[in-house]
Amino acid sequence: MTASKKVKVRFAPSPTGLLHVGNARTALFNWIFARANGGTFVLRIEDTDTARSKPEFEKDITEGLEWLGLGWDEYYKQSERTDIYREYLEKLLGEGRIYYCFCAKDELEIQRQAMLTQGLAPKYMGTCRNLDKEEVKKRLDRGDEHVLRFRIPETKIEFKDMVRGRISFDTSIMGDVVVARDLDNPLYNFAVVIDDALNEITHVIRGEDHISNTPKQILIINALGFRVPEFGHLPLILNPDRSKLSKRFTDTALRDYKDDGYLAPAMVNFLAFLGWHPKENKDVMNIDEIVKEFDITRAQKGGAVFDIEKLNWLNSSYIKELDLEEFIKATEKYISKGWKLTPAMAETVRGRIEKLSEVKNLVDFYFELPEYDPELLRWRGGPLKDSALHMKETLEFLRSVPEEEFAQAKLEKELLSKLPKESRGDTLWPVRVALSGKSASPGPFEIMGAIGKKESITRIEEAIKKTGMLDI
RNA sequence: GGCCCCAUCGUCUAACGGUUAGGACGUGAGCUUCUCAAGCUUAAAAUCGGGGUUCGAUUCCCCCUGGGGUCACCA
Repeated sequence: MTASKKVKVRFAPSPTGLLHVGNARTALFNWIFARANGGTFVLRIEDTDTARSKPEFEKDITEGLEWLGLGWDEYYKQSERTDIYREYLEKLLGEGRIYYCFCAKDELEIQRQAMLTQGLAPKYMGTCRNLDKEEVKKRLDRGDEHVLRFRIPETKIEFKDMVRGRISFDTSIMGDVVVARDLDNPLYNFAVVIDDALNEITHVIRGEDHISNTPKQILIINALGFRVPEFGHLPLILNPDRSKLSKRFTDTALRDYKDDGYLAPAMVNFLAFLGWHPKENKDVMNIDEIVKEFDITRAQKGGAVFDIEKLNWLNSSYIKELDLEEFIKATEKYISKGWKLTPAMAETVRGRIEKLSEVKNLVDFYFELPEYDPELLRWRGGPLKDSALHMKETLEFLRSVPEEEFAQAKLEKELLSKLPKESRGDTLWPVRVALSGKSASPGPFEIMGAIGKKESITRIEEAIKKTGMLDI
């Protein structure tokens, strides 16, 4: 390896929609690459499309990156750099490498369709390629609609991709690319080149869908005498049917995952493993470990299906790692206003959810005992009377336990010792139902420990009343 | 359709040209068990097909097939 410039990468989203998980992964790989190589991470907002760019989307992007913990070292927007692009546009215009094109949009569309049906690669015919200066001036003065096109020379372009190796193109099949609407309105392929060069970006890491833009950009880079950066094209994230990830199958906005109660470290872990894998058989890694082992050369070439099941598993394992206070804080916004989880309550549900949003339906009974059918108290088809009896015995025991000793471990140890091992269910089932009002819930001892003596007794008394066998 | 890219269990993936092709998610079974989870054990599950090169190919080459991307006055 020769001594080279300090690594500098960028994430360049356009604020025309909510931050997409695919883009979030691109940002993540860039960030990791920068950290792994002691480099700089730049966030560049590509808002040259003024009609579609919206401030709220820009906000969504920065919030999403912050949530994931992907801080940036530099930040700028293309809309603030119009003068710079104009300067280079004029330079190339002066050199004749860019020219004015007055072709009508709908006319070009007709040509395009015609070529497509003929089985040809659609390509601009070059109608305006050689208009003489007088003609151009005349039409400009007249205010004719126009765009600026970059003259594509016929040549072979080859570049070395960090993840795919050599990729080559024959530029003769490409038509002259539109680089700007006018001097003050550059388009993507042009603005990218200027910014990457001026900002001294050393490595361009982006999605596979940009491979075909790369030769055009290299041509412009060459025309301007800039240095060609290294490229690394990441595989796409796919739907279960292996098409490009879309809303038809799953949420595509990072925000949706955040809102649904996925943890940022889980999301980072999951996204990093979509198209990349460390040498060892590791599945759960935090971002620092990933940075330590990251090698873009190991990135996968084929697309990766977004497997929500795996994300869920990963998320549940990260939730289990949360300490009780963190868990309570994290779940606050998912439960009703007046509800306040205690550490004991939190402990009973922390290991049972995959997403924080699921917590509400698991803890509700702590705050509002659900209406339930007395039949639910019946244990495996046995007499309801038995349930009532066992609950009554339990009640007597519970009353004997001093309030300050009323804790899960003690209750479990003492009550269990009173029950014959084979028939614990006779007691534990109805008691648990009485405490939770549900057919499925945390265990009775966990619940009693969480709600305390008084409430436990009240709920069991209530259940006995429901059976209508108060006097047993 | 042209061009470009890609191809290991259902999914994410591992395997200096020599492994019983490994792990994880999911699925099945079992254990545990008062329910639901969790946990533990375990099983089934893959090198797309065809040619080469080689003593030997998941690995290198070619072809086929399949999939994807892209061909905007979006990025």
